[in-house]
Amino acid sequence: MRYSQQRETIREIVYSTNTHPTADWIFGRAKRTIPNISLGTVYRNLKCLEEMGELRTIFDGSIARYDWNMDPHDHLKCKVCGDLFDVQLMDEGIQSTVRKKYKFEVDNVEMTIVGTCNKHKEK
Amino acid sequence: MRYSQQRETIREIVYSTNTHPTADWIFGRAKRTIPNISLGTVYRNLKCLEEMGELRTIFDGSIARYDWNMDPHDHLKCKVCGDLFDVQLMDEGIQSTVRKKYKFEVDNVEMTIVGTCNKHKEK
DNA sequence: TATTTATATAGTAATCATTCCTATTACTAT
DNA sequence: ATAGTAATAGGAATGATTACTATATAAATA
Repeated sequence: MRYSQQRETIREIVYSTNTHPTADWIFGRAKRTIPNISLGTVYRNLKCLEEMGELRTIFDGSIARYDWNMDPHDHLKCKVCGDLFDVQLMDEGIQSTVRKKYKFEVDNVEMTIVGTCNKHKEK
Repeated sequence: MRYSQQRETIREIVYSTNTHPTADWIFGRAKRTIPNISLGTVYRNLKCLEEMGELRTIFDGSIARYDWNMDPHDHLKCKVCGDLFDVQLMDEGIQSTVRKKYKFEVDNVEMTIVGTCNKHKEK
């Protein structure tokens, strides 16, 4: 894979935030540095970066978000503000339970917990 | 909400399978009974049925699938054949852990476990 | 350094799932 | 049966993502 300023810029943008940005948000940021970058370039490079193990795709409903945190972790999704927060809940038991009970080889567990974050406490 | 044959047909189709069908699959099936049903009607009624508590939407990557099983349960997704299987893993501990540790009110936990189902055992 | 070769890009068109719009149809209460 | 209203069919619009293609550029070579 050949170096490109575009890919490096996209990687830096994803790594600079913990907001799990969408392709469109990344596109908007990238234009500040490379004004004529195209959205197709953003998508293509996000896919490359995923294959390189530099980031992973998470789905928030039907739209893709990109996460630089490659450690096993889950997400809290606030139904009020829509924010996604990283959490470490990894229950090692799940993997072996699933293997034994359902004869299913686990690659990875994707868990999103939907609710209300502490910014929206009722008085 | 007024009765309609379309909504009833759609409900029966979702309830007749455990394949977690997509809107398009449901549309194809519904056409057998109501040849001139439209895709918009399928989507609108799936949303109605969800609001009525008759089914729920789950996301498989970026596409919506519909599930008549309203009991709390999770899904195993086979990366080989793409099938989604229902599983009961519900760990009651997650809810209280998340509430205490992250001050987050949990509404529901969406977990998909990706791996390989037992139809694809290597010899 | 200049030349070559191949890969990445910009820009645009195409695709796909889903939602929106509107004139028409059909339940249901009177 | 009729009026009133909610649901429908059909098609257009939207939004995210992917595909296409001529041009630009990284990097290997002379």
